Amino acid sequence: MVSGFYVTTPIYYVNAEPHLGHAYTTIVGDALSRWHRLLGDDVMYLTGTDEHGLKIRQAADAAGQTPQAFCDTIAPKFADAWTRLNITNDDFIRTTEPRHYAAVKELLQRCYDAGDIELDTYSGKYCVACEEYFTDEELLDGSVCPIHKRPVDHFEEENYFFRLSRFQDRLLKWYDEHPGVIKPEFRGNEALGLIRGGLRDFSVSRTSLDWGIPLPWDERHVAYVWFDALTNYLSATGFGDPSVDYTNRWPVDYHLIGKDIIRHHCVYWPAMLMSAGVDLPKGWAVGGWLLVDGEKMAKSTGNVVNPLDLIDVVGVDGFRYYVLAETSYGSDGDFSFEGLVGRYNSDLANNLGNLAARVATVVGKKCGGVGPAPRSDSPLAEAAATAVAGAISGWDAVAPSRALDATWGLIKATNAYLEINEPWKSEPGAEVDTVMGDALEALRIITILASPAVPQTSELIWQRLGISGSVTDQRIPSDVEWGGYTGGAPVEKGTPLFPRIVS
RNA sequence: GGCGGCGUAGCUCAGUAGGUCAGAGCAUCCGGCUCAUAAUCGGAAGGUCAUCGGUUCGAUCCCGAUCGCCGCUACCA
Repeated sequence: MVSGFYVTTPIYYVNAEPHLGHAYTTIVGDALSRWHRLLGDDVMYLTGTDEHGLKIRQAADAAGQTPQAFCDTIAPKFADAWTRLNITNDDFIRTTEPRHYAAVKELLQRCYDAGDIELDTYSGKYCVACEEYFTDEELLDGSVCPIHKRPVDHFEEENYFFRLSRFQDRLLKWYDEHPGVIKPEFRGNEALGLIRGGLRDFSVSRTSLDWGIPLPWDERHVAYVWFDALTNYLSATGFGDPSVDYTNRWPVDYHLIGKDIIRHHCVYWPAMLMSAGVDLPKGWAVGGWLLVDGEKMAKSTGNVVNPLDLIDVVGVDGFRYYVLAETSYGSDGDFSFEGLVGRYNSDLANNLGNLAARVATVVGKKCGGVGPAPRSDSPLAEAAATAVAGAISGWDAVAPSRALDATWGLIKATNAYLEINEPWKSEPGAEVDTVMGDALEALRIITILASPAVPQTSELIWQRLGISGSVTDQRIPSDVEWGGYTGGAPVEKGTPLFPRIVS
């Protein structure tokens, strides 16, 4: 039986264009999805855009457009960026789509019917110029808008509130019964800390806003951010559509999120689902931030990195490999141009690319250009098994850097194996054939294991090895067992896969 | 203020119910090789595992204190 695997990224707010942070999470999700396809899972990888709210309304007004027209110009920039980064999302959800409206209304109605959404008064300090509420901490001297430097007004607004406060015990009990659902573990502890610290009801609607989804029972209000944004994960499963069984996909296997949105995804969201009688997610994988030269990327510091600029330097696979291998998912990573080029040269050009080149050359010179079969008892077989095991456990833990490190271990072992045997010194014959057959088999396994990170290059190596089919048709573990390569096909050298970058 | 985390080779980081646990990669140096994208292979060097105490036969790993750094502290995706 084929098992399903459903993974999501946060939906990205369309008030800015795609940047490195978006790309980071999206690449991790893509690599994870590709890995699970290799495992034979029926994968659904979802990403999308968040298009409602005041800031979009304001940005649209400033651009002299309707909000919908404004979103229609930005959302494709995300979709296009993911295409260029070779992201294989199976769906792209936009919160302005009818299916999303249906899902949000369904979820809201369920929580309302359960008695967990009630009308109440939201009061707060409000800056008329910003059209925004502020907390005391955000204000200067407790009463002055930090942006406009003018006193704020005390405003009250009727809002519907979600009674999050009722869910503290239920959430704690659920997390207690489901250890390890949040990875890495220390992020799970942070979520528990947030819950233990006490939960306050939060408002789920606004009357002061019109760019949003109307509440099904009271159209004067539109849904405020949480019920709108978080629900996207259900929308894409068909939740809210009576003709579809959304449980074919739900519950989700992993929500990939940033550490800054733990509260919303690991506290609000499960409580909302509990209230609505919807199963809770099977897992969350929390990532850190990708800092830029040690600092948080921000417009104000002028260090916003556009990922699409980088692929001109190191290629799509070079960029993908870098963000996956260089950072330990869960902790903050540090992006630097030097690091990018360093990783590219050492791991891709010198190791993977060079190995493929030297193997192809020796096969050409000593084996007549046709790949010989490996031996079953090769010393490399054990290294291969170690790499496979390491890759499996790494991806299973949503730790791409560990999975890739294990994979690169086999590259290193193969290079060492060639040095020991020095096939280039021998005359053509059985001895050389054996060595090169082993190297080709190792390269075949490496190519499969590396393919979630460097899909384009993997496919190219696959073709040059002369193996039929495609890398994406391979299955783990059956196709990464030693001996799968039978030889007999021409091996093509081709141009360097990753030309060294000399600065 | 409260809660939590971090501080291990030049750099990025692993690590341990406390006893070959002092590790990896990159960078550096020496040597080999020359099939390969001046790539690769072997070796060396490099750390009192932040500081000071305590527990213990024994602590990088446990406890306390100190110094330094960083998150979160509730309606912003």
